[in-house]
Amino acid sequence: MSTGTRALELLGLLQNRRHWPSHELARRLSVSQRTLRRDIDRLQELGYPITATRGTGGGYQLSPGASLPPLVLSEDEAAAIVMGLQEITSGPSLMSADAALSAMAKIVQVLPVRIRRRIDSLRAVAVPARNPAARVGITDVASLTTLALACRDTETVEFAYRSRTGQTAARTVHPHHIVRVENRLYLIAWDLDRADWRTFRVDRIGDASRTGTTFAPRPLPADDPVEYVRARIGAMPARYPVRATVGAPAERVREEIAHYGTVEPIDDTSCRVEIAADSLDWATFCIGALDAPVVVHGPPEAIAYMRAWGRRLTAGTQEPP
Amino acid sequence: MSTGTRALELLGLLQNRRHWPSHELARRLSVSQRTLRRDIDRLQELGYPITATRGTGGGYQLSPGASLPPLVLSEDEAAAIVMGLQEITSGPSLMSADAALSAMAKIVQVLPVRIRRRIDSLRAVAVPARNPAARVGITDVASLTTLALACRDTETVEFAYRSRTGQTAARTVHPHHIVRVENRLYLIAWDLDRADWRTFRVDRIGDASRTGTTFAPRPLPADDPVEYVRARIGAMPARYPVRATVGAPAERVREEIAHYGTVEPIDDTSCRVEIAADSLDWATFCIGALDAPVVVHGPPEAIAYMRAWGRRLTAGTQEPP
DNA sequence: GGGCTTGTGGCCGATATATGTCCACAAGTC
DNA sequence: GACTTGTGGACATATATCGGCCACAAGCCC
Repeated sequence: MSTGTRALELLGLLQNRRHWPSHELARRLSVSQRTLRRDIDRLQELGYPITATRGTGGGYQLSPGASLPPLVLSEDEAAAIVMGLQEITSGPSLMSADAALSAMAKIVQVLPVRIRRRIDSLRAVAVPARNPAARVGITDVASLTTLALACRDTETVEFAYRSRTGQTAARTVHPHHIVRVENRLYLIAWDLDRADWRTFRVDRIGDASRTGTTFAPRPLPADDPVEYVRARIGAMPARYPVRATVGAPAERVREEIAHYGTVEPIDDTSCRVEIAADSLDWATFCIGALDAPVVVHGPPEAIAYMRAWGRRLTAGTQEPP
Repeated sequence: MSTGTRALELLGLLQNRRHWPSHELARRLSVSQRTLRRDIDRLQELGYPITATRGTGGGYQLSPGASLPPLVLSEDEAAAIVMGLQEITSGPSLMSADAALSAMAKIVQVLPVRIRRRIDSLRAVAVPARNPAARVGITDVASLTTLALACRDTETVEFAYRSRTGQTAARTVHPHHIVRVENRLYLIAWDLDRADWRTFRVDRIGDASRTGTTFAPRPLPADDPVEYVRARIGAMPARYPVRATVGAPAERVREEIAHYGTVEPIDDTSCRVEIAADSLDWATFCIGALDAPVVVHGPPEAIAYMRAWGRRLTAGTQEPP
């Protein structure tokens, strides 16, 4: 074993347990304690914050430092990380999607097929997302990471895109950026067939595959990718733009609704809210959980849906005789 | 720069971009191309799947391999990973909590304070979890990882525990295991003051801190930690054990309820459900979203709460004049 | 095929590094 | 004070590293 691998091995050991006596480490690495000391010295010179304690029960330990060392992960841990990042990109997280995507790209790129398959199978049997927020924007990891890698490497990709009308068509694009807008991921790309910029909802993309050919990145016709996507999708109406008047102070309502909709005060005790929802269940939950008198103005299907909820709940909650 | 750091640096570069021409890598590492070749050789001997392409547009690239190499992450990426893992441990994920926790422990252990603070602040301004599923089992990352690290290192910990009645008391324990049961994390530990085994809900633990003293692990009085926790908490009743009769086939209802409750068929068109909920909003959502006639039997506060929802929704959804 | 680019790998010699052993010492615990 | 455990200097020896040089192989473009 060379010195380089030994350093990595040592790092892995130090990451797996907090406390290591010197003789134990030396034994595991099959070197003398003197050499181990020198290895530790080297790591410390590289900035790794390894502290040592002397005396009975002494030993070495890795503590938080100034920079982030390379992580030596087990397969299970890697799988867990990918699952977690997937959750972040498709959930209502405040974390930047950029960081999550680049981390996922790094991991997936070197992930053995075996583990990748395990992740896929975990997703396949995943619970059907009872919770309406998480139901938004579910994507398969494979396509998502393919797109992320292709963006990073300026590589042409092909995929199948399900349009709003439900038709599926093959697309070949130069991917430019993936951004999250309103809890949903969008791919900004130059569509080769249409010879123009397009935005694609990532959760409607399937079977993404890299072609292997790279391209020279083209400047985006906007300064901020997020603003670009917003402008593009702003034209399209939300599926259920629920409008309602709530008999509660705007401040309190805004706290509850958070960033799922807009709140405008009418007076001190009432306000107008608008929630752009894709699921009527979700919209109903938002309205119902407000715990304040409310009047829903539209759209009609949302009114009908909520009325049905109301009827069911009222009918089902008579006091037992 | 020594050869060891250069190997790490090279690894980082290869993880950050797919394609690297040899001269570019050599320039970045400030070595000759000949030396770079030898470095690549070394990495390949260590099992890294670096492939090279010759000819115009050739270069080196890192591809998926048989084992997982150490990951060189940026600070943003590390923060994203921790957030994602946090999501996994406290959400309705199928991923094993064990792997997520050990990964989190590894990362957090070496995480510079600066990044740790950023994660904390992100959590602080996080949306107040409008979605009821995610609201279950929220924990602060600091306490959770402290416990995970203490379990790993068999180190005594102290923390403040809020009991079911709302009182907070200081505890000193020998942590043994963290398990997830029904979307909630539990710490199994030997309570030093009570001199007996106890299970603690991790989301009720605050201000966890390691004492620095280690202990000899004690065998758990059960074979399977998960079963042990189940047996312990099985005795305690849920906060709101909502019972209801639903006018829909048991199969369909079970699909909707998933694993949030139990479903027992009565006949082909109706069934009895029981949902153990801690939040009345969540219980109401489960019942309301069923889209079937329902009769709620109890508990009384749940009935009252749902009736209020029903009234609000009915009153607020009259057709506009 | 010819010219071009780019990676491969062998060889050499000067230099730097790694390693083990021995030892005196420092800083903790009991 | 005895014991444990990490620290670091010295030294001799074996081995690795590095750059430069060169012939070659494999891909691309004309």
